[in-house]
Amino acid sequence: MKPNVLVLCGPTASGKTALAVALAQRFQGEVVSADSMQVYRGMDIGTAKPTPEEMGGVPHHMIDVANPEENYSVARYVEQAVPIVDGLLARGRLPIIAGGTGLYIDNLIAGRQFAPFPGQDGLRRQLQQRFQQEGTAPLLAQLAQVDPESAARLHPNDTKRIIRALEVYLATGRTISQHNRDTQSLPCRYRPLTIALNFRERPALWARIDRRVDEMMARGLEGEVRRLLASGISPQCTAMQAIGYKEIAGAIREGRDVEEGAQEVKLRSRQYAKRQLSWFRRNRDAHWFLWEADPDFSSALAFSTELILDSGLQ
RNA sequence: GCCUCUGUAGCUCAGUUGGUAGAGCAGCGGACUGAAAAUCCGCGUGUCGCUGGUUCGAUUCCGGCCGGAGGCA
Repeated sequence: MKPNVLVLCGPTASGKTALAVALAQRFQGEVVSADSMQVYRGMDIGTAKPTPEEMGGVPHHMIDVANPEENYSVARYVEQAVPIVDGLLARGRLPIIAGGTGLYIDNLIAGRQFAPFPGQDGLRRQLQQRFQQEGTAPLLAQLAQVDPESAARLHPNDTKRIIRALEVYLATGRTISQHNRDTQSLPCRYRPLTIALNFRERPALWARIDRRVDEMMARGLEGEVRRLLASGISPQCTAMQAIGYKEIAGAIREGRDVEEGAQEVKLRSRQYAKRQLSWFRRNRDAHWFLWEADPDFSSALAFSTELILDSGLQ
């Protein structure tokens, strides 16, 4: 079966944006961003959102689709992005799913349903309170009663996932393991051709990251963070966990030099890039393009073009 | 020039009463299904400055040299 969507992934600062635009122009495509932080409005500099000039006239979707105080999620992403990708296919446009959030990419490709989320009933808050007071042990013990499979799989320190597993059971009466098994057995919604970007040598990626953080500071990241803080956003919000925002906000709050915050941003970005790579490397079908220290854009474009033509994706 | 302190992992440092060494951070690898830029797990990566001496054995003790910091001149 020929692929019907292009996926462009890779760690932060690996050059996804520019390549996505060039390929969209060449193959009548549109970009569907797969980035958990670019969804938030008003967070432009720190999330390295493409500027109108960088977009080069190519439509970009799934950017600026939520306010920072909303808590976005994978489920909502899939719900919103599926109709967009379907629409592009119906209009004969090439969907280019480009971004660094592996969880979002995989679930969009699968078109996967998520277990119901206990909305406003405060279940998660209750569980979190129990964790605060008693630690994870009782939660894990309770999980072992109702969902021994998950309890065995999860590490005792993995509080977030323990709470989530318990939450799914208490809210639906079904275990998250069973739910996952059911949805994972369904066929994927799309057939991807996946191109993954990275630098051949890790230090070259670090240099790219450092340079980009310097540029963000020069373009006014501090002002962007101050505007967010002035809007009264809670530090608890998902948006405020974004790298670049939490460190600068921390420096401001503690009265430290923002330049110190910028150094932290570089460090956290490096660590994030490593986690992204560990996610993307798991995909055995990805075609990797490795930049040299001095990136040659035209050879990346040629590499991608050939893959697209060979695969019959258009 | 003399005196004192100092040199151990990428960085900051501990330690070995002589039996080739370990913490934090950094780094590397992995997991991940409604927080994912989140969360979690695993892994020391080393001519103990160099060179002689003493010793069965020296990173440890002694001498010399080299580098660093401070003091006296």
